[in-house]
Amino acid sequence: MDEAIFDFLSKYIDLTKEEKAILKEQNLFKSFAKGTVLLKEGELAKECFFILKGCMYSYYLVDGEVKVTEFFVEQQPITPISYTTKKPSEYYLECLEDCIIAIGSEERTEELMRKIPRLAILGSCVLEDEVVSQKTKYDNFIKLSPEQRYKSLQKESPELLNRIPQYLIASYLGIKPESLSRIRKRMHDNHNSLPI
Amino acid sequence: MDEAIFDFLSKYIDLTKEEKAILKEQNLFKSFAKGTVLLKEGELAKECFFILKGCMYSYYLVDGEVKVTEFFVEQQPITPISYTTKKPSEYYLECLEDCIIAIGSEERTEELMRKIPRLAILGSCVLEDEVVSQKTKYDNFIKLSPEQRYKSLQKESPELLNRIPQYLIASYLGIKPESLSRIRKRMHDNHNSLPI
DNA sequence: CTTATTTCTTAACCCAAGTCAATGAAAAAA
DNA sequence: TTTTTTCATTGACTTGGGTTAAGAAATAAG
Repeated sequence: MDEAIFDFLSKYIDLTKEEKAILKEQNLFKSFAKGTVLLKEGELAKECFFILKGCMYSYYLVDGEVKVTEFFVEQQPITPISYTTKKPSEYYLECLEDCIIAIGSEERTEELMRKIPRLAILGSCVLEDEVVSQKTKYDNFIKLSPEQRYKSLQKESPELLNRIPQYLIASYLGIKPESLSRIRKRMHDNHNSLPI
Repeated sequence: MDEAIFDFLSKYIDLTKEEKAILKEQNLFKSFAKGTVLLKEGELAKECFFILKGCMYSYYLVDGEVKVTEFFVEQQPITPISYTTKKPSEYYLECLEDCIIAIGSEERTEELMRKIPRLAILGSCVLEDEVVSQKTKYDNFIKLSPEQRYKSLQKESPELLNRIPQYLIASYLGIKPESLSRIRKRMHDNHNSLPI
């Protein structure tokens, strides 16, 4: 099961058995129950994460209202902005399901870099991917209407729709749960009434 | 004037006079007239840019409609996604004013790295900043209504409002020019009618 | 200065999302 | 199982942005 992390790393670098062994003894795997908040607004993030099993989401609390910005599932690394900037986090990070997560810290990363210097290149590769996916996400949001965003999500990540409550999906799409219900209804209705 | 590029670099690294000299003879500065398109949809970006003077913007053409995603002004580096992914660009990059721009390419970067190896660290620093600012931008878009986004822009980058036509600002905010006019009117009206 | 062209504003009307409230369905807890 | 809580849907109504079209204001061109 914890092979998941090697599957992920193999996208960027080929590791020897010895190196994998080092990683295994180094990395800390932890379990968290659904609902656990791993990062709160105002807190300084001293850890970054990699999801082995389960699902998480990030959200802002704006006037008491949840604004979801991202869902994370298996094989995804999560580097909170706060971890990078060393400033207090403005958003929350919470488990949507029971999770098994690999936790990284500055000290542990430093130690790893000493033991496996080749890992250094990995950083900028992951960063680069992050920039591309983040910008793509923004651009799609700009380009599409809420209904188009829902259809796009349905097409690109249907598994998320079966895994995540609709009111959080709605928030992620930038609308209210009631509006998402109506969009779904519209889609059904129109689909059934194409010909006579 | 071309000191601007050193001002920018000094945020990340201290360069010696010799190194600056190398950069100066290496870097290609070019002038472009307002309206020049530096990158088109479908094209492969073989260059990245740094604005010394002037202003540019990136936009998608969706069903013939311009969807602005970003404005760039002096001291800003521009790395098109296409340059990173080596896939055809999905958006345009165009000069909003007459511009003077430093142009980078893979070959030139490689050559520079050979001459000034220290520059390597710069890459991941710029990338990191890019991730943070991109994610912040997305999150703000999610959190705010069009009216709030306009107020935020007014507060954070008032200079843009005096420099960029309102119909492009509107597009950037995710609304139509008519709506931005109404928002501005609403703001005036309400502002004047607070007390009796 | 005058004429074109581009940009901005206004108005009337439409429609999709927001709001509020009620109900139904499903999941979790007792 | 029953109860409770959470989540999803629906309806009536409001609101804010989209659309269309016209005219005003600002810039550029002649």
